Amino acid sequence: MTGPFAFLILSCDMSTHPAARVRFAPSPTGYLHVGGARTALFNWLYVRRFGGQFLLRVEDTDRARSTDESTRAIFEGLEWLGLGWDEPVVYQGANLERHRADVKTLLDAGLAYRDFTSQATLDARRADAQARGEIYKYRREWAELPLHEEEQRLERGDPYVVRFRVPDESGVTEWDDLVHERIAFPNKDVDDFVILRSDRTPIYNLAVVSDDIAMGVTLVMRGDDHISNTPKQIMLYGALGRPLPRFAHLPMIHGLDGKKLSKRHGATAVGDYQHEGLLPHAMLNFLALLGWSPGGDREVMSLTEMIELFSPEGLQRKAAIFDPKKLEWMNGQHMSMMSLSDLEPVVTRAIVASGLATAESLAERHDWYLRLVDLLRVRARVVDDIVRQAAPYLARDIEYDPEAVAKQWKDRNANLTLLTATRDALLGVTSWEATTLEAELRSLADRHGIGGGKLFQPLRVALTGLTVSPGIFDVLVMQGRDLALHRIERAIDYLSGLVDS
RNA sequence: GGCGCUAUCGUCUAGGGGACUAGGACGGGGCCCUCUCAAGGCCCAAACACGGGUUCGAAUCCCGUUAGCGCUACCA
Repeated sequence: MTGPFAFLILSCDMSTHPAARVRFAPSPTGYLHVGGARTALFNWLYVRRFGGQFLLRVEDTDRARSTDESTRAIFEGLEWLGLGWDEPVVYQGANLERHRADVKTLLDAGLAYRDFTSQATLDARRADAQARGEIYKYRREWAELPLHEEEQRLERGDPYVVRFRVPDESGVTEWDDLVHERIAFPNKDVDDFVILRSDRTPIYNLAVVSDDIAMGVTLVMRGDDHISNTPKQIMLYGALGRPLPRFAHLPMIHGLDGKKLSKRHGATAVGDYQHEGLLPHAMLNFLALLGWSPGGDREVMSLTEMIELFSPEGLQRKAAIFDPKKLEWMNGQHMSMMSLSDLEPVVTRAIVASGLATAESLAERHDWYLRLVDLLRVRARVVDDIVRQAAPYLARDIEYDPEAVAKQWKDRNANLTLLTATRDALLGVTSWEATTLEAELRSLADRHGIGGGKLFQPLRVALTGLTVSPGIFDVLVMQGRDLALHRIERAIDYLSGLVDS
């Protein structure tokens, strides 16, 4: 369809966007940061929602700071989150020859030039300008270096950098950002920036443009700390005669103090959260809400829902503060929302890692184990909470929490009497079910003229060693007759020992 | 300093000229439920940065101020 009607339809449907080739381009100088993960997520969501390819490029041109370990951490983080990339990873460092070729093209066309100014001279000029309260902007003055002298220096092998010549000094470089509206930079404010170092390796802006062109990237979605790089990159596209991609600049993530998120804010690596027992989908859900909203009151979403709802219109312009409390809450939501069969492997891995039980022993009592996980997940915010709570049901013996003992076993003789009576009552129970057990224990409390709590709390300590647990009858059922009676027996021994001494 | 970006409860946000007495969520406080802890339910406190315009009418549009953040490298 063509003509005015097609235009009308397109302009009315704000939720439709063209398919795009996007990329996530981290530099391997550390772990995968939550900010990076969120950038990756938005790129990934865009492609899942509107089509295209999500590419991964490792920006390792800064050889001094890049490490293989960091590259691995980035892969692991993305894989854990489930943000898979659609084509083989591109390593920027491997594209050195193309970068140099692009620089040469620019040089040959007179759109870039060699600059023999030493670092020391540059520093001095900057300091000078600063002292006068001015700003130093590098511009080649053609009179500064005659052509024959440049040739001489080249022959001599003098070190030089290649700078891009900012065109059209009186012009403006601007673009329509998907997140912001129009952003414009006067060209006069842009430095003649370096594109090739004196060691003949490319600088970020050149490498990015060269690679984005080679990879066919049509939408660049990245942090808004790159806004001031964008005019430079747009100029480079122009000089190379290539069509511009679209740009979307995402807001930063800050710590609780409003400053850029860093290590002193606590855990900022995706891996930290993985090891704390966070669920990847909860992490994704939380991150998505940091700088994006589907509109209305929607908050807790499955991955599928996030994909369906995603649209650049909901992207926020303002930096968001990372609130670990809400992340935990979100994780709790996902933990109770997800199916038991999806949660089970995650919990099992953590339990096995903790040494509490083996995978085989859990598999043997699969149904029982699922019921246990279901019972414990209600009061857990992270997977590790479940592991901690699971100990009284998996281990043969437990330790008594001193606080629990002090609080609930204060009156040793009374508790000894009570626990002995409880044991005897339970010994007579024929059907080990919650309702039967409840009836039995409540009538026991009645006979002693006390409320249920007075009986259940000391019993809870005997069974779990703790003051907190699921409902006492659930605990009895989950532990089973043998283990429960064993625990009570142990408690009686323990209390008797105290009385004797 | 220059350039750029941003501005709604403490935090994440809804809202896009009248539906606003500004909604939801986290966190906080209270109550209910209750054998403990959670979960759940109900309730409370809590915001349109400021000043000018435009308009019959502004949280919403424009300008300015202020504040915060980012960039200002032969880092990415």
